[in-house]
Amino acid sequence: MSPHKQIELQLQAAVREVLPEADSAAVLVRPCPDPKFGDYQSNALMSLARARKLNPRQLAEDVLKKLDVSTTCEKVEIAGAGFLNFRLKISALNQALESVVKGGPLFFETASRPKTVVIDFSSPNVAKPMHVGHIRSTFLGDSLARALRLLGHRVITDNHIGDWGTQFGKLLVGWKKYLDAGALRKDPISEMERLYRFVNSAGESDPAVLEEARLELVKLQGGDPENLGIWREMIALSEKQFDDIYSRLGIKFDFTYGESFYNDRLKPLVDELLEKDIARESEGAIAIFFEGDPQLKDKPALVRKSDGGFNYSTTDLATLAFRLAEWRPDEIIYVTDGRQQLHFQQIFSAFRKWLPASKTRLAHVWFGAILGDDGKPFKTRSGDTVKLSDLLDEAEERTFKIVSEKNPSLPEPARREIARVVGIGAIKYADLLPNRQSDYVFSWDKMLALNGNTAPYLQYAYARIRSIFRKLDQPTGHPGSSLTLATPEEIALAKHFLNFGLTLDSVVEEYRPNFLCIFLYELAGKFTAFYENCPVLKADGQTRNSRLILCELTARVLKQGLELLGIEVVDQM
RNA sequence: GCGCGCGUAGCUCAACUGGAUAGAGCGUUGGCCUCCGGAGCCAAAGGUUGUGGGUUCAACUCCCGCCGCGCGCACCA
Repeated sequence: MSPHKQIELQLQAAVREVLPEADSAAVLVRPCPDPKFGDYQSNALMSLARARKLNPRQLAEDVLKKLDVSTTCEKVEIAGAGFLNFRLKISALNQALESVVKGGPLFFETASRPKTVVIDFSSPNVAKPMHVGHIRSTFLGDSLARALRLLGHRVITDNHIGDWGTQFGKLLVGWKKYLDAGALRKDPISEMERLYRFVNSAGESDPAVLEEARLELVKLQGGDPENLGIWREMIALSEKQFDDIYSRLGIKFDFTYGESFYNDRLKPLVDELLEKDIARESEGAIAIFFEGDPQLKDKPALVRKSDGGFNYSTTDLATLAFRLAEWRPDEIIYVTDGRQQLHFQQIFSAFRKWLPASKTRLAHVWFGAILGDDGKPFKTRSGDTVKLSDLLDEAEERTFKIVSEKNPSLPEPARREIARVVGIGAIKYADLLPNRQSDYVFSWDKMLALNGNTAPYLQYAYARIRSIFRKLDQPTGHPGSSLTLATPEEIALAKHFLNFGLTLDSVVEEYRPNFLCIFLYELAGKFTAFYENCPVLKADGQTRNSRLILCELTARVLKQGLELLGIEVVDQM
């Protein structure tokens, strides 16, 4: 159990001792949101007092008289309307930290009941460039996967790429009639994108082109060898792009079962839904209706179009069935943008109708739109979006210039490596920092900022710690485990460590890595305050030893936390 | 029209899910010692949380009505 949790439970038990018949909410002791009031607080006595028709401050005083928490806390204080504020004793804090130094878990606890969780994220389309619109799903999903894994869960990541669908009709027409082989060799994605756009706009003025595309699509779906061959080549070229990008981002998937993987499962699925009376014919299409649900009353989900083709809902239901059978997950998490909320409501409702006995929890983790400078959403179709590879290049280039200014003596390969880690880190952090449900205004400067609340600030704090350890004259190895916390900066830093586990729990529960960003930024801030006010190497004996331990713990938590955001650290920058 | 979501400092965003004096970054202004890395630190200015009611010890947070914005509403994914 994490030290924080342990203390929390101790204090709760102590309050419970005094109020044996109160309900569990009334004895709750929680970490205090603002350290200036204390480290833990009880704020439920006010409502308890009301229920018992007592004066809340009087009740608090009565509780206080009998309350004994002297082993862990200083004198408990009553404040405001009837808050109890607990302040941790330094000895208790020392003890909590020492247990970590001696090899205990890093202020968090792993799940007592590990879950199997499937995470569906990123999901780029074949034959299109990955652009900034993909980063939220990609970073969010990856970060959640990392956090869940650290907490002991079994995580399966599945990249549900768009490798099937009507766009291939147009792509096939383009490929057969207008392909520029040289351009394809040079930059396959751009050439395929060009082909798609060209045929798309030709189709706007000439219906014959659309008809042609439709026929090519029918041939592909019918298994025409030539079209299948072209289709496979397009996928292979796209996969190369995906691999490049994901490798730069340090992101790996356990599986990449694209939409096409489910092709031969679609017809049997619809047959089954019809047979079980879950879906029925409507206006020539096959649809699932949700009469009982006021929200989905007039919003049927189509699982077969009137022309006999299948669509998004069909594939998603087939995918769901496959995942249930293949991995028996406790939970499936879909990370997509907020515009798909209705779609996932339909899928989830259909799932409950179809497999009412299933215990699997489905979660749609959605995020806001990415907007341009004009405040309008990015257009994925008509272009003018920033390519992800260009964004990464720009980040590394800008960072390289700064590294070269600050640290000209380092050899170029080292500067390149630092620029890579810091540049990519800045992008990931900028993306993960805002609340995921807020819309997102894209700006180069914000994305690539290296000052303020950014990844480089955290990486810089880490690098400064490493620098201290490089300068340590005698490499005594482990600085020991004994702490003497004295200054306010030391104590504030030490107390903040305890919040790490709590933060990880909320990240996973709320699917919000930005909680971790906030925690890490505060950690780096508290470390910097400590660094400014408490000399480490110039201190003597036990003080120096104790401060070295704080440095080491800060470095470990920073590194671990950043790793959960998919961000690396460097020893020098 | 119906549904979902949003509205917080000049700008970009937080606020631990109902707690105490609403906090950061950017930008602006003014400081930082021969001292472990200045990608840093300290300080100042900046707010009727869109608006009007309600609920209660307590509301950015929950409920209702307006105003404004975004997204979604049957054969795209």
